[in-house]
Formats: sequence, C-alpha cells, structure tokens
Amino acid sequence: MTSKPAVGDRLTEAALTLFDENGYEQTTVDDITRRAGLSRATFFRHFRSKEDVVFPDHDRLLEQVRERLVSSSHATALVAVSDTVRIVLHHYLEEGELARRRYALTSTVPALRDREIVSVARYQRLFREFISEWMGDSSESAALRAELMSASVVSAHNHVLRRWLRGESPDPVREVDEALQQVIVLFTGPPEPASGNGTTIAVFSSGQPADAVIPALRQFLNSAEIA
Amino acid sequence: MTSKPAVGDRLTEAALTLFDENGYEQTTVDDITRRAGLSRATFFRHFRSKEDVVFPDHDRLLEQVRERLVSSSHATALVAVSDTVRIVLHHYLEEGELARRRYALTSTVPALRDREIVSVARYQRLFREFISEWMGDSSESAALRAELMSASVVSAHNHVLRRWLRGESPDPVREVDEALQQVIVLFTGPPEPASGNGTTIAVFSSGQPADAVIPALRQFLNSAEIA
DNA sequence: CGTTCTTATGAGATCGAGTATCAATCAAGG
DNA sequence: CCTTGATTGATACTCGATCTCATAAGAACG
Repeated sequence: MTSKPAVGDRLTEAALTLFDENGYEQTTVDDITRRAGLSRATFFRHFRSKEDVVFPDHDRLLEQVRERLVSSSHATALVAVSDTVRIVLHHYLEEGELARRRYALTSTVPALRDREIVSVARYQRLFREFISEWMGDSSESAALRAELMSASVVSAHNHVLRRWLRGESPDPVREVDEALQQVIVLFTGPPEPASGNGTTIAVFSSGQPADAVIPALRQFLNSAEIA
Repeated sequence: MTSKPAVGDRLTEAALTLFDENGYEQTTVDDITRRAGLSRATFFRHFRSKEDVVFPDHDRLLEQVRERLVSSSHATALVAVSDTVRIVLHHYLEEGELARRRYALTSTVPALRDREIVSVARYQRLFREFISEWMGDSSESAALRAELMSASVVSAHNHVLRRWLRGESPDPVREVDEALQQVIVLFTGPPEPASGNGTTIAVFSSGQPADAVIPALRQFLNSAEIA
C-alpha cells in the first residue's frame, strides 16, 4: 500500500510547488487544495491562514524559546538570552534547504516579509520581558537597557541567519558566537584586564583602520594559544 | 454655507468613532461609509485598506525621514540617525490626543499592533542602510555594527514614545535626548581621557581564542577612528 | 452658451481569504 | 453489528479589496 504522506505535508508540498511556479499571490487556496487532492476546508483546519503554510512551526519554536528562558540559569540575563537565541538559529540550520526556499519567498512577497518581521518582534518581546524581570530593577533606564539588549541580540541573530540564508556564511555557528560576543562586550564592556601574568599587551600606532591591524593580531593570538 | 470638511476627514472621523463604540473588527467598511454618508468605493480611493484609516500619514513621515537622512551632515552616522529619529517623535507629540487614541487601538487590536511593528521596521531599515553607506566599510562586522546601531536607535525612540503615549513621561523630549545619548555612549564608549601620543595600547587576558578578543578590539578601533 | 475634458463619486460585479455548519466517511472498540 | 469519535467534504456566508462603468460637477476653451 502506498502509505499516504500526512495531510499537512501534502498541502505544504503542493503549496510551495505552486508558489514557485506561479507566485504567491497568484496562487489561491483552491489551487493548493486541488493540487493536493483535498478540500478547501481541510486546508484551513491544518493552517490558520494561507501564510501559515510558509511558517508552519513558528508557534512551537516560540514556545520552545520561552521554556528555555524560564529554565535558564546563567550569570547574566544577557548571556541567558544570547544562549537561547542559538536555539532559533539551530532550528533554521537544521531545516537546511527548506529554510532557504522560504527565504526566497519572504524576500519576494511583501505580505510574507511583513509577517516574518512580526514574528521576529515576538521573540524580541520575549527577550525583553525576560531581561526586565531578571534585572528586577523597574526604573526607566533599566527598562531602556532591557530594550536595547533584546533588540541587539535579535539583530545579531538575524544578521547571521540572513547571511547564511543568502549563502554568505560558511560557518554560521561560529559567526553567531562572534556576533553575540560582540553584543555582550557592547553592554558589559571589555573583560577586565587581569594584571600580572596571563595578560597580553599589544602596542601599535593608532589611526590605522581596524582591518589593517586585526589580521596580524589574530595570527599572533592563534599561535599563542598553541604554545 | 456649511463648508463640508474634507472627505478623508469625514471618513476617519466616522471610522474612529465606530472603532471606539463597537471595536475595530466589529466595524465593517460599509459601516464606516454609511456613517460618513459616502460610498464604499470612495473609502478605498482615500485609504488603501481599512487599517490605513488608523495610520494615515505614515508614508509621508517615512519619506520625510528619508529626505532628512540624505541631506544630513553630521560627524558620525549614529548622531545623524539619532537626530533624525527625533522628527518621528515630534510628529507624534504634535498629534497629541490623536496619537494616544491610536495607541489605545494598537494596544488592543492585534492586526493593528502587527502593522505598527512592520512600520517601525521600515524606519529601522532606512537607518541601517544609511549607516552602512555612511561607513563605507562593507565588511561583515561593519554590517553587524550598522544593524545594532539602527536597532538601538529605534528601540530608544520607541521606548520613550510608548512611555509618553502611556502618560508616563512628562518630558519626552528630554527623555529621548537622554536615551539617544545612552545609545551613543554605548557604541562610542565614554568620552576618552585624551591618550598621549598616537599610540594605542590594548590590554586583555591571554589564553582566549582570537575570536573572543577581536570583536571588542575591532569595535574599539572603529569608534576611535570616528572620534 | 455650449462643448469637451477632467475629476470625484456612486453603483454594482467579482475575487479571494477566512469562518461556520452540517453531512459523510472511516476507524476503533465493545 | 453497532456506537462513538475524529477527520474530511460540501456549501453558504461575511468581509476586505479590486475593477468596471456610469454619472455628476465643475473648469477651460471656443
């Protein structure tokens, strides 16, 4: 017996195919259901809307992030949030080609683009609330700081994710580490220089562009690690 | 003669009244046009959608911001953007009670909330592109930095704006100055005690992987260039 | 004054997304 | 064999949004 694939999968398959062939707006829900050999009613039982075909498990992912946040034990809120946002990145990385297929759609179709912006804002809100509660401080400036932190973490994540989606990032996991580290440094300042032993001092003339100095420094640090 | 108010105003007036009385979703476009004594067709000639009644001059404001950006001459991109975002705040402040009326709606109605999130993202995109172009540097870390900056400026603005909309801010102009100053300090560091000669000294604990150190260093160098 | 040309409006048809209702099917499980 | 529960299909309906065509109200012009 040809064990029929799940109804939801048949619908998404039909939908994505038609979106590629004729475009998103040009494809009606009736087109999709005809192609899948199902009825219009079943479509809306499996997806709340036409857009939901493109973003199926977004709710589940958001819930996953929420759970990770409440069960997180970290030294600082910023680190906890940075750690949590990696879940989202990994989710997309595991989707692989599907994620890129969706990216091609969201880049093209305004309605889908807007929808993704909204969903990103949901993550950011979650992070902001977590940071605010974690800090306890309910002052105005603390609220602003929480807002800046959540916005930065989300921006760092999206930056790396989009680079990977465009095929510009061979190692997104490393890149997101760097990006999040940069955010942490931004807010907590550079790590305190421990005086005495185990301290590296680099001296060079200023006024040079960063890219002129960094390669040499990177090479030095890498060789120092080995030693 | 009872010089009849402009058609658009009659429609918005009727719409907002009905939204208050019966709620947004419960009010149909036909309801609005009946109340305004106009036809359904004229409604959609003046507003692209039902949501547009609530956000009438958003496009114009966005264009205003864009023009301000291109004609801006400032020492740093961040200052230029910070300066520009005040236009948006002032726009809402001048709207006064209307802005609060709209806030009451967007807080309640999910569709309107989402729409506002999208419109905020448009500003952020404008800022990001401006900062990127201004920096010239097309490296990956510069792109991330532009993203973080634009996100932070927008967050600072929204933070103050929402406080004012909720009636929590007696002096939003002062608050937005403080908030934006906090963002600038965040990225450029506190005002330097002038370093002696043209030599930069970087101190950090060794044993760290290069990737953990370099982002902080790059950030410092970039901000030093600007100063 | 009449004629055109423009512009705003009204009226109605049509499309498509999303909701609600009811009937039909089918798979357990007693 | 029959009941129960869950999934699907069929259909009608609401409402936002687009499109077409007709009408009215002016301006400009001869």
